Order: sequence, then structure tokens, then C-alpha cells
Amino acid sequence: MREVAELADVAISSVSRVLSDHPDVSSDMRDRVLAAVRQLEYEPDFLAQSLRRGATLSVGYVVGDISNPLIATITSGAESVLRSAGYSMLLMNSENDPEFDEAHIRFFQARRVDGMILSLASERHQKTIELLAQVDVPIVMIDRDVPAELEASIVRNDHRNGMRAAVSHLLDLGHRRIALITGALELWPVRERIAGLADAVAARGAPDETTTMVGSLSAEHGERSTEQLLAMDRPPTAIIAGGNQVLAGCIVAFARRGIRVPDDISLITCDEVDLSKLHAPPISAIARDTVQLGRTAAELLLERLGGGEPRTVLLPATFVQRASCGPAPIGSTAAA
Amino acid sequence: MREVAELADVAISSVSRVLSDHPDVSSDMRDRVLAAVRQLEYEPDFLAQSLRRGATLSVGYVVGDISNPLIATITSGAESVLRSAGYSMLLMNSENDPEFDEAHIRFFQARRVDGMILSLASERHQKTIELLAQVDVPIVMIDRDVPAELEASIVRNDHRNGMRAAVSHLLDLGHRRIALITGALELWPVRERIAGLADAVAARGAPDETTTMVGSLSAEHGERSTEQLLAMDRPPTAIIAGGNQVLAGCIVAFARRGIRVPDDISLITCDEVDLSKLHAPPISAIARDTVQLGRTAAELLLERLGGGEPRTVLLPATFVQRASCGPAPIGSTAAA
DNA sequence: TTCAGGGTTGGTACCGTTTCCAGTTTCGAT
DNA sequence: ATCGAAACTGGAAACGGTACCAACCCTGAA
Repeated sequence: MREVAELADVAISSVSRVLSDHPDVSSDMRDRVLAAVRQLEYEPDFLAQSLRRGATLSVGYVVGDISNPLIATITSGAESVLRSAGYSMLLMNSENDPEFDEAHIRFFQARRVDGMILSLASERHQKTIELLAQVDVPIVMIDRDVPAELEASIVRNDHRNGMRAAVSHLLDLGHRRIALITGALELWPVRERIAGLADAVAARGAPDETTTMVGSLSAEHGERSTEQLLAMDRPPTAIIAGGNQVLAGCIVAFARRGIRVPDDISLITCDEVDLSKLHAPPISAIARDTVQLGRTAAELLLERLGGGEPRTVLLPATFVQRASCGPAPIGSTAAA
Repeated sequence: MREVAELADVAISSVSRVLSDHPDVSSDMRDRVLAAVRQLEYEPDFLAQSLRRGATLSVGYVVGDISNPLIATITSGAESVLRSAGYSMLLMNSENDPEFDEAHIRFFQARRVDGMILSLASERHQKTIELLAQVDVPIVMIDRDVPAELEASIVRNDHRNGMRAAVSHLLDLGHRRIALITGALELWPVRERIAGLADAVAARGAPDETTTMVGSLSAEHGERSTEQLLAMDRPPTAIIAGGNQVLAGCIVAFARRGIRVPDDISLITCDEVDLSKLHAPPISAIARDTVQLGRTAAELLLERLGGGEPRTVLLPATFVQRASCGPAPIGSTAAA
């Protein structure tokens, strides 16, 4: 920049003014400076600008595990919005460990990010919540429930409603013994889905014969739980996998025991992935637009960076009916 | 920092020394400073440190599309290595557009990243190559071939060998009319796989009855190509999908036309995803350890950041045999 | 006793920008 | 012609650190 100033024979401050489109610059000077800039192939240093301006044009982004296709899609949506707004995204995985969440948030603070988009590993980790209360840049939560004091913007899907629709469909088909294999209760989507299941059964006025397998949203939990469910005296006639990894576990278990879908058991999964659509038979799913989820998260952040107030957005989750659900076996309800 | 210095009654420079573990500090001073740091909850500003030190501890990372599960897994591997080395990752998608690659690389330069990990949208985009030649921080390429002048480290999988093994297997089963649906020739893996196919056929000394559908590594191309192949007078008896998206397209086409795998046609896919393992029947795959690929990319970068020379690493790609390949239909070879 | 040298410490010049302040010029208006 | 405001420009002080240099104290050796 000093070189540019010398070449154009103006003060450094004038170069700065030209480059930042300050109103008070003569066209003569502008031309000279721009010519010098081109000649020297000068590009301003982002770092120094950030230091001086107090804005880094970067946002911190923490997710459990980017290698999960669902999360990857969300990330893709968020990244494209942030990118077109000139922001760059600092990606970190928490490996679903709340301690990492905490460390990453601290790290982002030191890095002076302008905002953060987070999908916490746990909503109940006190230290993280306390830390977040002290963060002074805008925060957006993806699919999480956090205390209002944090003044975070939140974007979520209506998992409860999606689950309600899915379960109603199963009930319509005559299923009563319905099992939900899901993750830990410290995650909002998990609680909402469990609530949705209860809602739907209660709305029907039927006795509750559902089973909920709480654990983690992993293939291992999916597989183990499926095995356990199948081994029950009166096994469920329909299983709902609480996530794409869980689904993978279920399918493995079914394959091992030669269980056919939907003849032997009906199957529904939460969240759409390649597998759900391309499986034979295609698997009914509680779907949501994950790209949109990411986009909205980024938009909410930009909104706040532009001076807006924090707000909560609820995006839909809809039930997509496919061939993986069949009528409940005769007698499965009568026996109840 | 000034406050800390005042509270501890030492010079600012001494605070800096204490915090950066300079050897020449008395334990007395160290204690006083650290106490002051704790009391004021002081945390050094990364930005200012970077500006002064000339290192940002951040690396730029460009991939085609993070929402592709394969890429997401690679990214996950790279991120975890970078993170434990104290680096953070600036993620950008090129949307498979070379122009974006170029823009992102420029952006990273302005951001003063310490290094870049790239998986270019095209190896043949001249402007990108020229730009890269001017980049003065270390570069690591993932699964790409670039001119040696660039002095980039490269990590790749041995797609050629993987493909050779896969095709040999098909040949053993009696297949001769083998089709490969793949992406554009400006990507190294694509060229390597095509070469592997030719290798295997030539090694057998059989006449070449293979078909290669060059296009893009997308579901659309997969689906369209499959339709075209099936419509041929003498359609292939085995199809190799050149990527996970292509595979999705193939499966859609098969499902629509009621084609059964492996009875009607044999199927192999490149790169392992949930779908390949969980499909009924499970799909033979040319597999590779993508997490390791990402890890190695990051390690190569760290190596260079530590002063090492650029080098090229070739990781294996192996053929995993599954139920999706059956014997060629009787007469399919005799007719040749 | 003197001196060299190592251990400590403070002062200060940067890193590359932005921005405030003040000075100079221009110009329309009186 | 004179004046004040507006347009323009340069100088310098930040932003929050790091690191070089010089000065100081102290110790062991000559």
C-alpha cells in the first residue's frame, strides 16, 4: 500500500480512501491510484483490515460431524449463502462431544469471528451455555433449543408435526406396536419426535403400545435396538428410525435376520438420504429441506449482522409415503 | 494486554514474553503476569498475532460440493488433523465451477491463509493453473494431477489399479460387454479409471467390447447413460458406475425398467457409501479410505508448513466383491 | 577489583490498514 | 473582493500484538 502511495504520489490515507470508496476523492487522484494499484497488482490485506475495522467477515460453524450426509447438506446451504455475502466459514467438528463445542466457541472468540452458527452436541451442557451467554457476537442455532437469555436466533424443523403425520399413517394401516429408535434426550429434535409419536397415538385415543429406544443417533444403536425389538415377545409391527445412521443400523439388522420390508415389518425413517429413496423398497421418510435449513441459518445470521433482532424460524418437516409401510399383520392389534 | 501489564506492573513486552513462553523470564514475573491474565480473563487477539507474526494458522479448503458424502468424509478427515495441529479450516465450495476455484484461491490469498487444500473442479482450467503458480503458500491437491512446476503436494488413490481389479473380476465372470459411466476427462480419477478398464481388458487379450460414457459425475448422467446403454442393440452385461451420484442414477433407471441386479445385469460402483453396502443386493465397490485421504492431505500440508518438501502420495483403492456381480448371461460372449 | 557475559527487563519500531484531525484549495454567495 | 462552507488531501494515531535492541543487574573469572 505504501508502494502504491509512492507510485501514485499521494498519501497512504488517500489510497485507502480510494479503495474504500470514500466520497471525497477527486477523479484525478482516483485514476492515479487505481493505475498504481493495477500496475503493482496490489491487493489489500484482509488481516490488517479486520484488525482495524473490527470485523473479520468470517463466521464460526460447528457441527457434530461433517461426514454425516445430512449435516453436509445443511452446511452446503449455509456456506453458499455466507459466501455470496462475502463471509467465509470456519468449519469445526465437535465429534458430538460438548467439550469440543466449548473449545471451538472459545477458539472462535479468539479468532474474532463476526458470528457463529452452531449445532450443539448437547443442549444440557452447562458450561457451554454459560460460555455462550458471554459471547458478544450473534449466534444462530440449528435444530436446537436454548434458553432465551442467550438471544440466539434459532432455525428448526417441525419434527413433531412430521412425526405426527408419520405415526398417523402407521395407525391408519392398523399398526399399534410402533417402535421409535432415537438419540439422546438432550437434543431438541429427539424430544420433539418422541412428543410427536405420543401426540399421534393420543389423538387416536388408543392405548399406548409404543416403545422408544433412547440412545444415540448412530448405526450401532440402530442395529442393537432393532435386534432387541425383534427379540421381544410381542415385537413391534413398525419401526421408525430416528435418523439416517440409525436407519443404516436397522437395515443391517433386518438383512441379517432375513426380515422383509414391508411384509414382515413396516419401516419409516427420519430425514431423507439417498438410501431412503433408492432402497428396495423405497423407504417412507419424514423429510425436510436440509439445504434450506442451512440457508436459513445463514440468513438469520446475516440478518443479525445487519442489525436485526434474533428470531426463531420453524421450517416444515413432512411425511413422504413410500412402499416401506404395509398394513399391520392380522391379529397384531386384536392381541393387544 | 496493556491492562494486564499495568496490573502486573511490568512492561507490555514482558507480558508478551510470558505468554509466548520466551525462555528469559523470571518465575517471579511469570507468576505476576499469569495472575493478572487470569484476573482480567485476558485472551490474546489472534488477528493481531497473525498480522505481526505473518502466520494465520488457517488453511483454505476448496471442494466441489461438500454435500457429496464422499467429499464430506474426506473433509472430516482433513479437518480433524488440521484442528489438532491448531489450524482452522476455511471451507468453500466451488460448485464444480473452475471460475469459483479461481475466485476462492484469490480470496484465500487476501485472507493470508498459511496453506491451501484443493480439489479442483478442472485440471485444465488455464487461469487457475496460472494463478496457482503465483501462490506462495504450500498447496495440497486431492485426487488431481497438476504440473510439477506448481510444486504442490498431491494425494491420490490408485483408481487405476482398483478399476483393473474390478474389471478383472467381471471378466472372470465371463462379462465382455462392460460399460463405464463416468465424468469429464479433465479429472484425474476419471482418466485413471478409464485407463484401468483398458488395462484389464488388454491384459486378457480379449477384443475390446467396452463402452465408456463420459459426462459428469452426476445422478442425471448416471440415469441417462444407463437408459442409453440398456437401449443398445447389444446392451452391456455389466455396468460400472463411476461415482456415488452416478450409482444413484443407475439404480433409479434399473428400478424404472425393472432390471434386476445381478440377474439381468452386474453392477459395480466406484467409492463406498452407505447405499453400496446396504443396497439389496450389496453392491461391489472399488473402495478407498476417504477419511485417510483427507487426513493425508492435511498431513502433507502440515509437512510443508513445517518446512518439508512437496511430495506425492498414492493411497490404495481396492475392489470389494459383493453380490451385485453375477456370471455373464450364456451366449453374451459367444455372440461377440 | 575489574570485566565479560548471561539472565531479565523496558522501550519502541513495526505488521498493514482505517480514520480522525487539521490544513489547503475551490467556489458560490454576498 | 471577502467570507464560509464544502471538497479534497496529508499526517498521525490507533487496532493488539511481537520482537529487536539497549540497558540493567548479577555472577564468576582473571
